Amino acid sequence: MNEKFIKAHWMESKNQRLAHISDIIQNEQVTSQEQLLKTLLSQGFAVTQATLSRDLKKLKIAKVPSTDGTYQYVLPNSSVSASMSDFSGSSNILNGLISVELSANMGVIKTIPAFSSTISAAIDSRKLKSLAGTIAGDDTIFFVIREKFSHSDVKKELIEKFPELENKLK
Amino acid sequence: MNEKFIKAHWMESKNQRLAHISDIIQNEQVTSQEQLLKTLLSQGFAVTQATLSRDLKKLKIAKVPSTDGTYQYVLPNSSVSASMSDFSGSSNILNGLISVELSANMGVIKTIPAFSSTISAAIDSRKLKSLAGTIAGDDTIFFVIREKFSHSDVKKELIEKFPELENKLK
DNA sequence: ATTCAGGATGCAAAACTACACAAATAATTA
DNA sequence: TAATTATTTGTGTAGTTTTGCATCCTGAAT
Repeated sequence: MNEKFIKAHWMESKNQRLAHISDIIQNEQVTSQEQLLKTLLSQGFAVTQATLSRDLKKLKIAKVPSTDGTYQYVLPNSSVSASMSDFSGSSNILNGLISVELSANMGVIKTIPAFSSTISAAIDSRKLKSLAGTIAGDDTIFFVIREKFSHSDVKKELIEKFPELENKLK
Repeated sequence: MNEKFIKAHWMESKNQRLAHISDIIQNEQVTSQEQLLKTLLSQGFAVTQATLSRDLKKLKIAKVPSTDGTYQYVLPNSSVSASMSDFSGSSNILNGLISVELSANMGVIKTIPAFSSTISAAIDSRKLKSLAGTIAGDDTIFFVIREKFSHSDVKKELIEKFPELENKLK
């Protein structure tokens, strides 16, 4: 076999490995290089942990403390947030609505940035009996629940007026 | 008799330490816990590496490979806080925050005029478990506390995520 | 062909970090 | 106040990651 093949084999092996590492980091909870090592070995990549350390360094993969009390490796630029892309083309404004949550006499609606006032206006226009009023920020709406109305009253009325947010109500 | 003094001493020591760690991480190139340890010791903080490991975990400070071939510790949401750091010469966004006060299921934050949305966004980005959402005016932020969370839960989480506002919390 | 340079990698040691445990302290409750 | 429970921390060490060095492979230059 000629040199090019052999070289190609190596290079490809390395690049495939780097690609797989990115994939794995993105799709699984990787908490240590040893764990990553096992996964890679089981996929047919013959490497050692030392190489992984170098690979992770090349890929700028960081080790961060996660909320569940463990450490995880994460890809750089992982601060990707849901944006308007996944809703463009839709005719329904409420698709910009992410979630609704009630707390005591208040409600909090999370929306895609810049959509809150539109959504807020839409809610106002329906004049819900259970709501005293709404106020919109950039990506958040607050509303005040009228005296004597319960959380389930509010949920019922919201779903009645806006069936499409059924599964966004906490 | 000295209990209060001792308590104050310890608590303050810890929160000051956390705040200093954030500052140091933000302003210097920290490449290891040992290095951070030396810096802190030289500033009069008596701690050990083990404590730093725990502090960094609490603060969600990550170890990332940097472009210059070294490893560095960086604050969470570094892209966000970095882009905001050139804001009015202040090294810390939260310097625009004047006070935080809780009432029932709501909280009110007073800020320097025009700083509220920036600060509000900073709080949102940290995704505090105890908060349902925030909304910003010009110099005031309201936030809604999630059901089942107490005032002390909120205070604890706020200080955990933003050690520097320790003394601004009523 | 030989030599030299550079990249990739394993090995093992060094460096570094996290954690179990125990002790001290603080907060809470009885 | 005493007892109980929770928090914080240092010590020692286990666990993890990084790195120096040797080696192998390849490509380029001599």
